Amino acid sequence: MEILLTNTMSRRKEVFKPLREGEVGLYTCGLTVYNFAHIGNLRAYVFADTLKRMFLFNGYKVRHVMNITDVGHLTGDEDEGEDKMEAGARREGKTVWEIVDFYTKAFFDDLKRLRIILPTVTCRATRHVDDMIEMIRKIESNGYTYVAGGNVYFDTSKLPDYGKLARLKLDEDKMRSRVESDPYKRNPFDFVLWFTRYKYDSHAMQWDSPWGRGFPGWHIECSAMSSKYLGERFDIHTGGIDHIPIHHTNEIAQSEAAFGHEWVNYWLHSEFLVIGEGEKMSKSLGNFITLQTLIDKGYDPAEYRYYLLGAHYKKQLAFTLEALDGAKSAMKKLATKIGELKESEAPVSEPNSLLLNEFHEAINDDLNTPRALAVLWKVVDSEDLRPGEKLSLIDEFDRVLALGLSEIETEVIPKEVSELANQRDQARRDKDWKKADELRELISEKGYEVLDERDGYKIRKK
RNA sequence: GGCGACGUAGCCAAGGGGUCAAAGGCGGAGGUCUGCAAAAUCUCUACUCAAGGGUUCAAAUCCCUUCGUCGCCUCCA
Repeated sequence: MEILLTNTMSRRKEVFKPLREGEVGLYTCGLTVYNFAHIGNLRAYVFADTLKRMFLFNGYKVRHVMNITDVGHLTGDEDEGEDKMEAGARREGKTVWEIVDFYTKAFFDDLKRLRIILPTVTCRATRHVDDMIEMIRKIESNGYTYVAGGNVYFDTSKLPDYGKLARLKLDEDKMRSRVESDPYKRNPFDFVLWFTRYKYDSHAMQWDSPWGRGFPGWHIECSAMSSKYLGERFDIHTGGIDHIPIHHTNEIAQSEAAFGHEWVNYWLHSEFLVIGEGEKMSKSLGNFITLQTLIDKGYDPAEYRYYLLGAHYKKQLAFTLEALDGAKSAMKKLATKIGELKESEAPVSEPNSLLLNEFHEAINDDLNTPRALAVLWKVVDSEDLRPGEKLSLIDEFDRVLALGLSEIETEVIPKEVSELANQRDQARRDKDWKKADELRELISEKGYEVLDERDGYKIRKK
């Protein structure tokens, strides 16, 4: 079955064609680890994970590389601007390296809690400085750089199609009026490949290079590491939509200048999660919610994942607790129904091909997860399918959705609870309603609820 | 100032020239069931897709205008 993906380069859905039959090389722009990931960040990784799972579902072998940015990004505030790592370190009284380790671990914990399959290769920028230097040398020897005021700059004027991803219009300088221009730049779009001149004396992260002691520019890590692990040309590069005009534009410029040919075949970008009055959730704005915040409020990470899958990745999603509550209710209902299915029958070996196909088409159509969820509900509520048939379909769907549907088990009720329930059942037979209600209350205190049925009852964890 | 996206039921959200009297979820209403409660189940919940024009045999879907919301142009998912 065809796979359609919206390529930012063409702004269209394109039929996916891999460089190598049956294989996908996938690069995901990872996190800058100077603070916790917020749920907006996490959306990008759930998206990348869904993408990867879709390929696995289609039988592809996926080589997935993700970077961890642990160096070199400056805060935006000009007056107090400092390296984000350094700022984090000062804030918490730790070294930059401790900050990096701590938040990298926290990030991976979040990924795991969301059932995100970890990348084949995770690479840290600071461990690949040599690769970056090597790449800058290549760019330099190809004639795309100049040195000014101590820094090595990329000369965007040498690249005729600079800005093609973002469709930047380069003729008007005033377009960049908001940006404090660096007097050493020849062109406002030029960017630094290697810094030896920096504003902050105490910069802890420094390396020797052919251009002097310093640290790499903001974009080179992704170019250097992706080519190291995926080759100088690969299939897919993902990231947040904010990366299009600067980060990815510059990655493309560097890479194509270094390699002398096109670099990435498909660019996929996920839209933002916005908060409140449609305000962007951002670490620098300080209005962020972490996964842990949600867990503390009583939500399960799977519920957040369900919530995300309910919207297409290319659409802005306005986060509200009300909407998340909707996802929570839906997940609870799914868990109940699936638990009941498992009580009655085991999955059958061959899932219904018609419905499987419907699901398959939805996810292959540019990851239409909302439609995929609709198919899931269609299956769950179907009157024509046997429980085992439903379960086998659900197991298949969950390979992509990763909501933990396959792991739902029939509940084991503690003996004391089931004994109380038995007593209550007897009281009901005796029409001793008072005693029955008291017992229900007692069971409820132990965290279970009794649901009376036609001939019997059911106990369920609350 | 420049670039881009979006505006579909109470809420979240698919669809993106005819198969749409517009998926799905949440919520709500009513029925069945029932000692009570809950659960389950059934039915209902947009004659309409921000507004106004236009193109077309045909528009929620294309074009234009207006209004509104948001994002990017600075590190950012």
